[in-house]
Amino acid sequence: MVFRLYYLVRRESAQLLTLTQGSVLSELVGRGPSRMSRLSRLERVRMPSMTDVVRRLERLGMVTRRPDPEDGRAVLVEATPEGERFYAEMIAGREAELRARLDRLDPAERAAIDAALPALTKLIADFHRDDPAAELAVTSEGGTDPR
Amino acid sequence: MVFRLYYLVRRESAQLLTLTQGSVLSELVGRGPSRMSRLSRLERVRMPSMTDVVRRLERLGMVTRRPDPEDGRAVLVEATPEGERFYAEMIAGREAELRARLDRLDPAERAAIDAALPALTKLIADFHRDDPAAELAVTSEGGTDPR
DNA sequence: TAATTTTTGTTAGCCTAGCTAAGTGACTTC
DNA sequence: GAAGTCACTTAGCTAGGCTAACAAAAATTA
Repeated sequence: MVFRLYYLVRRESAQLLTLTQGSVLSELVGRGPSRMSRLSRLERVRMPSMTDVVRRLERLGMVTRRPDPEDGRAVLVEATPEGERFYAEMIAGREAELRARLDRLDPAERAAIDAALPALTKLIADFHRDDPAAELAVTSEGGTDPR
Repeated sequence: MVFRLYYLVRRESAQLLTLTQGSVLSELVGRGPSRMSRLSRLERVRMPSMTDVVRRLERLGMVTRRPDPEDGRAVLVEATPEGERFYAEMIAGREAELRARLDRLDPAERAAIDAALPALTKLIADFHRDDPAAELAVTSEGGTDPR
């Protein structure tokens, strides 16, 4: 079921950025500049894969890359103003979409979903607990944050 | 949130088949032989993409392809016995994994998730309603079917 | 201090999942 | 029976993953 919902929400919104790109941009917008290694850990992807993702985001003008002044090996990736603007719009679109769907449910059904959110969040946290790269944000999502 | 849960369940199980392959195999095991066109509609993918997916499943021995006796243009794809066996194991693995996680929640939390399932199912159906290829199985999932 | 090892990235080369455009052959329809 | 439509496949593109191999900087250790 989760698989289906994932598929569907994804298909409706976010047609311009892929899921991975969106996720990386989200991190950069929400938490500021980050190294490649951190991004790849967060996304659970190897560094070469992240190199490509960042290269594409850079080409789209969403992100810039500069050397880390504190460590000559490292690279700092940062969202551009365009990246921030775009991200805000993307989230707003997704949110609107999902909210419209939710509005078509009965109040009781919405209440049931809302009531299940803490448990679902905990379930997610449980998955993360097993994870070596445990830094991850289980983004606080009360209400019905569509992320 | 849905995105996260998707990511995580997927990462844990189903390492041998990709998501799309699993989904196609699921359809073939559950409903019997199918034409390419139907599979591509179900997966919401263009036919050329499905051609590739089936080719790979075929190479893995999960599936066979034969001409449709009723229509010389069409192709019937069918799960092999190996495909069926493999699928059963995959589902069992996923189910076990998710069930183990669920067991770590409080009874009240499990109850909340269970109570939300009908509403979530309806939400999914609502997404599908907009869809031109509406044939889709909103697989009946009482209890906690991990699909 | 110098030599060695570890860390951070990148490049190269491979696979899978999508797509569009352009074919081919088999049914339908007029 | 000619024209059109339908079910696929092939070719060629983009994106997201991977491993292996390498370069350069930083950290260790001799």
